[in-house]
Amino acid sequence: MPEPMQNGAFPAPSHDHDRCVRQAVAHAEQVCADRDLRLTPIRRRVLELIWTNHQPSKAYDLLEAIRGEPFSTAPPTVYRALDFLLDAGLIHRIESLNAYVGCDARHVAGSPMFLICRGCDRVAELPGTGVGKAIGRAAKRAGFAVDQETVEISGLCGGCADDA
Amino acid sequence: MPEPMQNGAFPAPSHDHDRCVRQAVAHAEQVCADRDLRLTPIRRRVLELIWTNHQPSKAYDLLEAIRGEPFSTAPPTVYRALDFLLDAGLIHRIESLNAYVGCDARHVAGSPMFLICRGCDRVAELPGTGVGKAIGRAAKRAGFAVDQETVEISGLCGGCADDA
DNA sequence: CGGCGCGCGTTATATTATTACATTCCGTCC
DNA sequence: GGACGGAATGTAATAATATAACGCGCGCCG
Ligand SMILES: [Zn+2]
Ligand SMILES: [Zn+2]
Ligand SMILES: [Zn+2]
Ligand SMILES: [Zn+2]
Repeated sequence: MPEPMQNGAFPAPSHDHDRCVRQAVAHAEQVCADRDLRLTPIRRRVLELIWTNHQPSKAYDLLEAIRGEPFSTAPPTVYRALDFLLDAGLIHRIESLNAYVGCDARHVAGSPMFLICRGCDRVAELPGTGVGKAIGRAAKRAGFAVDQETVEISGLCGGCADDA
Repeated sequence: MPEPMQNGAFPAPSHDHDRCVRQAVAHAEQVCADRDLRLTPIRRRVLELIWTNHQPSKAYDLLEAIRGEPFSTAPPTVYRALDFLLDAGLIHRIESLNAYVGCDARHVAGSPMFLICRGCDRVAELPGTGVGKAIGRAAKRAGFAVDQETVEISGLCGGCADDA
């Protein structure tokens, strides 16, 4: 029988990843249509490249990846696409890695939290609900008004722990 | 009457900051003595510079600050001192700012969380206890073994909210 | 003394990101 | 259709952050 998804966080090695990509692009189309944003060829391509796998992509690797394609390969090209995708909520920046991952919308509403596996370098996005509440309480006690939460957890995913 | 500390998180503008610095340096001496680490002149100086205020310091600003002092002003000088201080747990790196703040040990044991005010640019370090528990629960559900937690919250501190 | 490890100096380079300005593309209005 | 204006892209240069590689000097220990 097929391997189950590992609790829905890190996808099993055998999962249908093309489906992840198709879904991500379809979702992006939808979002852009709804909000009157333009998913131009560069932007779509960068999104696809980011979704090549579940590992965070570095800006200059993306730049390298579009060599030979009919786009400029100067840094602003990719940084502009990244800015657009970030603004549109289609990707996230992982601050502790200076890298970018596709948003899989598991956080639904509210801030996401990220699990970063140092074994396989994959990142899983989780709803940060419980964590967000705890943050809210701590912030309130300190008289602090929260704008944005950055929660990035490093460790070992289930698969990599089994390997060890 | 003197202004009270704002809930112990962000120090009041009028607080005795020299005391913060003295305490931080004294604590560093203690830690290094206990653990047989060497708080060399450069390392001590960088720590002092970081404690100049409660705002995060950028590596190259520290480098600039030691111009005229009898230290090399090449990047490795300051990065090496930062690495040492990070390893010793005397400072923290704020990933979302590429900057460094003194550890005020409010987190006691366990991972700290940081409140970053976009008004005054100060950073407060809080015990991440409740947040850490919530993270632990979410991670466990996802079959993920936590190594390191990065929790950085942007927003407005009490003082800056009052000004607005 | 001789070797060893650590801290530091020095030079060069890698990596990540932005500024500034020119050009092109596209929808809107006349 | 043609003029306009704003958004998107191209291009060149540079800024900001961080690391690699190598050598020297000094204290420690055998
Ligand atoms: Zn997938
Ligand atoms: Zn893994
Ligand atoms: Zn202070
Ligand atoms: Zn403030």
